[in-house]
Amino acid sequence: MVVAMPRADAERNRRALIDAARRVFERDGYVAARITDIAEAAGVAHGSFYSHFAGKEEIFAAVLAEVSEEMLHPGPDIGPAIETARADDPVATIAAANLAYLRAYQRNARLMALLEQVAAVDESFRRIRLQRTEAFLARNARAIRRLQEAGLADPALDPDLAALALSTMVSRSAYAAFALGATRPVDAAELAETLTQLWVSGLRLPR
Amino acid sequence: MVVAMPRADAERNRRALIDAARRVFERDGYVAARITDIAEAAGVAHGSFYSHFAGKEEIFAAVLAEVSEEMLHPGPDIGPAIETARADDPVATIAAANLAYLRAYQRNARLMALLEQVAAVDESFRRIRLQRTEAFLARNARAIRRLQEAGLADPALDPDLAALALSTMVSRSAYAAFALGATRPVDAAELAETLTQLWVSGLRLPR
Amino acid sequence: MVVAMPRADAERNRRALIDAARRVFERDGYVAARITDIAEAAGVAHGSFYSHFAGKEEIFAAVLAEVSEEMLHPGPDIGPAIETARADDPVATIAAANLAYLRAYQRNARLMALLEQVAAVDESFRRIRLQRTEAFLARNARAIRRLQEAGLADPALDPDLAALALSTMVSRSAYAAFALGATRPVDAAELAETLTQLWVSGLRLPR
Amino acid sequence: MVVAMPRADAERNRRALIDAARRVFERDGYVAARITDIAEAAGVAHGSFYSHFAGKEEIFAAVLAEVSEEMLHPGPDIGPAIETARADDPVATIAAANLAYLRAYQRNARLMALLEQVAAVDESFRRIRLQRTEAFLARNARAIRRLQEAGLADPALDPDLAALALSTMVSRSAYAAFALGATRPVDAAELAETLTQLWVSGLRLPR
DNA sequence: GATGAATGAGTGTTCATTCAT
DNA sequence: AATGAATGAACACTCATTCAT
Repeated sequence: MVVAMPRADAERNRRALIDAARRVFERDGYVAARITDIAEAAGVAHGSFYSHFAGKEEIFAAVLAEVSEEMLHPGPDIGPAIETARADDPVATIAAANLAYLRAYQRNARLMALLEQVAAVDESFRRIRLQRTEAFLARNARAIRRLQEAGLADPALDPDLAALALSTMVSRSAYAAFALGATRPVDAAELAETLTQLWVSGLRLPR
Repeated sequence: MVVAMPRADAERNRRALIDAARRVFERDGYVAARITDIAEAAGVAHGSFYSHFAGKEEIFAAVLAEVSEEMLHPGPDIGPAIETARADDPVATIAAANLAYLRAYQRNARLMALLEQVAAVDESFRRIRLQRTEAFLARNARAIRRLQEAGLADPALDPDLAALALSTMVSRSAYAAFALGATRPVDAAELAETLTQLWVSGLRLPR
Repeated sequence: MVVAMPRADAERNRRALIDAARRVFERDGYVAARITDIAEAAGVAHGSFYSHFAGKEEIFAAVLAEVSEEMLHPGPDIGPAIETARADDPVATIAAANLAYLRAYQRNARLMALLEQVAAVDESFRRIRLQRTEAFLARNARAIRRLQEAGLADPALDPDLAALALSTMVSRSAYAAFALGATRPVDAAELAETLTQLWVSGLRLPR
Repeated sequence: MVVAMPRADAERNRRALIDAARRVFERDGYVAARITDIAEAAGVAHGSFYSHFAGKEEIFAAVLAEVSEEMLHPGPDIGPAIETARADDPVATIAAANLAYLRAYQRNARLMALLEQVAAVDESFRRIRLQRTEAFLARNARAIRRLQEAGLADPALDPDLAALALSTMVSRSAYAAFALGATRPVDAAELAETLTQLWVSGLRLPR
């Protein structure tokens, strides 16, 4: 009755499930998404889901694994550029990082909203994300400290807290502007410009 | 077997349910909380819940209604003070607003995490919150515009976007510091100090 | 807080409940009707219902007790007239009984539909009704037997079965015509005329 | 603990549910029947019911779909025979139709009582049944009209109303005799004989 | 008797997960 | 591995009935 399917389709089904999961998660949210929906959206029998994933958390993890690293940052990454070549123009570095972050955020707005939801709801994902966040913030903090040591940034600032504040400022502004359905659409370039000014003035960098 | 309770105590049961709901919500999260648990925690029969509330959303709304106005702000409120008497010292105003906000946030950290979760999960609550946020941001934006007109704040900044960025910076930093279980505990006063510096430098206010 | 109510209102509330019950039963049907609805429709507290009736069956019985005897007949009653004076004109007797029955049925169509529903659903009411029906049919059967003995009705007919058949013919036609929402409205006089013809021809009465 | 059943047996379970549903409906009545009971009677897990049917109405419809067409008629069907070959002996046709109807009714008495109950309780089923009834009555009315045109039946009768009256007479007599628990058992052949006499005399057909 | 909140048993329905084929 | 029916735990919600005031 049912035609046997060659083993080669295993990988194909796995892919279909991951793709479907991302679509369903973004459409319905993590909480409301049902395994059933994902399997159906993937054109796969319900039971086949479990040949590939143990449950919702696991397929969500698989979706995440496909997402570009940048999307998991809790803000723009100024670390590498500050530490290397372009350290001579930190303002440009910050401006570039902010703009890149906002553009990527806007492109993946639904995904970013999804990440927020899962973090709000799922303890273990929240913990993992928190660790990533702290590692990332440490990097930005190091960059700020470097700027202070170079006499470029306000030495009165606590670099850890400043990194936290400025990074969350960018990511949360992006969330408000792009993931929530703000009343008035926000222009990414303009927002990036404002955020950069606030970084630069906030750190008291020379222009 | 729960002893029947006289009619006059209706209000008492309502109270008990609201209190229990807040406890259960904060403990288990909005999504995982079950009506059954709330009723049980309130020492009330399962079915009695429905004498008072139509469902989880409704009792959550009742919990919110008991929360101080400040807790629903998406950031510190610098509007009133700037517009009135203390306009002569905006820095002090901002510092006071930030510190007050952070302290209140810290006190209600579990609740604030809960609000995040519900906003992430419940469409209608998210919409309501968005409206409040926008109204609030408009106020802070007006305050910034006033400072610009008084020649005190950087005229190059877009007041709406700056208000968005600086407000979310504070609230999200508070979230990261107090609602998420950060690895190292953050001192509210120190964080307030840093945030205030960033506001002041960011707006280029004279010290 | 609540003003004590004089005892005289007991009877008033009882009345209000019975009236409300009939309305609610006719509107929602016996099965779907809820005690709550009846009490509310009567403008009486839910709990007060039980000061007067033990439950739905009992208030339904009270509604029935207010209904005219005729409404509980399973067909037109030709017994009395045949047995007495007008025996000289059985056709006129039958015609009158049929028309009276149909008119009453039409006037109380909703109630009659209700009785059908309760009989279909409630065992004990069905039993009671069955007893009434059999007693009634015995009367009509006696009338038919009398007509046979007087040489007026077809002696080949079994009077019991004929009484059953002709009585149910009338009541069920009335049900189909008035209680169900027939596509085309039926005129009571015309239907009565046809039914009478079928009685008369069926019994082979002389015209 | 019920042993899992292989997929190929889906149809078997569906069958088991339908059979069980008919038994439970006939035993408890439509209103009192619970999904749980049906599943249990079918030897199937509670939740499996919903793999096959959306609810009580749907499985009732499935039960109906298995019932012979004749059971859904609101009376004996004299249409086809009158219109064709045996038109030369309408009395025999009517006698045969009545007897067949009564015998079938007696055999399915519990089911017929069930149909009455559902019609009394469920609006949508009632509507469907009403349409069937009207179509059926139109057929019998046409047969009567044909007999009138052939000079065989009383031309004074309204064929539509006569069809209504005579059809409901038969079906309602069957209901009273077989579905209700009449005090004295009724013999189907005798009842059929009486009903046929009433049809024949009522229509004034020549014997 | 009236009130109306409290009670809690009862039941339908959903959905993640299992498993025979 | 794929299939998809079967399973059964989990929960929300309703409403008849009770009872302290």
